Amino acid sequence: MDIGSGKDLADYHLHGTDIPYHLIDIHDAGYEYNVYQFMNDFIRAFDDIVRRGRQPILCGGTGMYVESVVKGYQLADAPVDPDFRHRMEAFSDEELTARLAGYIKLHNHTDTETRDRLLRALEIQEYRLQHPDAYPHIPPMQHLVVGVLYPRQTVIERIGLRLRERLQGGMIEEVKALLDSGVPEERLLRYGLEYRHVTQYLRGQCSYDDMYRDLYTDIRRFSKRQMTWFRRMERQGIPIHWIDGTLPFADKVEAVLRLFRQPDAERE
RNA sequence: GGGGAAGUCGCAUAGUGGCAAUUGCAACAGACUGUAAAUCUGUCCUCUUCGGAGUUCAGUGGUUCGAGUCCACUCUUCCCCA
Repeated sequence: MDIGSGKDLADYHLHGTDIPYHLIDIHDAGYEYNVYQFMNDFIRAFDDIVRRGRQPILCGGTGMYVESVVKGYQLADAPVDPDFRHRMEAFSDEELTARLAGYIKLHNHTDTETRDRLLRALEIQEYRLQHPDAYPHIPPMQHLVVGVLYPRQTVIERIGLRLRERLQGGMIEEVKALLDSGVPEERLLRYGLEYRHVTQYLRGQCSYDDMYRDLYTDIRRFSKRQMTWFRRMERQGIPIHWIDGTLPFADKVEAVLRLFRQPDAERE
């Protein structure tokens, strides 16, 4: 999953210097990952980097993955509990939803839409009750959150450019190879964006032009949702220092370094 | 040149006399601590003290208590025959 996931490995080699990176290629294609696992992987890498006296930089990822670290989500290491699931079989979705509502405030439908998700959400809550101390150790850290901001129109143009590059760069072939190697179709469909749309195209469910148009639209909407998330982070008290993306590369680097050198109090 | 069909809020679509006007997409705003590259919600002619108010359905005129809907002409687009 090199192209569709945007590994951008070439970016880790700059002016003759290799920039070390972590958490790329840590699982096989098709593996089902989640925020809890990410936090653990992040903490391991963070501790390792800090122990060696270096500066960790968390780059990219969705708003929620960044936030999980910055806010220090308290996620319990709740294992799948076959016994519990067996006992829950007797209850209807409505009863289970009511039960879940007794534990947490139901935010939207994502926890209650499918029985699988409902059971998992309950499983986690039951586990928390029994193991109130089962949270991962989150190391103390200070963070400086920096975002690169482009005008909306520029973002849209860049998305189109990147999409065309990926398609010409072998993305169709990449998805085909994944399917051929046995990664389940449902898995790819659930990854969303590139993997979802290209899989649908390869399965003959839409024309190439339809695939391109719908994928382009979905990426635009995704980028919009990311901005919604970042605005929410700021509203919740996490300042994001926005850098003008249209500046020359060196100026952007300088802007970040300037922020980094400033004491917290002097930053806006 | 002759015949036929059609022009509705960004695009596409409903609507045959009581409508600010259907639905989808896009757009915009928002929710979201365990699949999140996912999932879901709201707004979407203008103004609003959220009670309403004012302008709309290519254009002009007409019929009618009332017109997106009927009539006439004009403009534009598409199809068929030459």
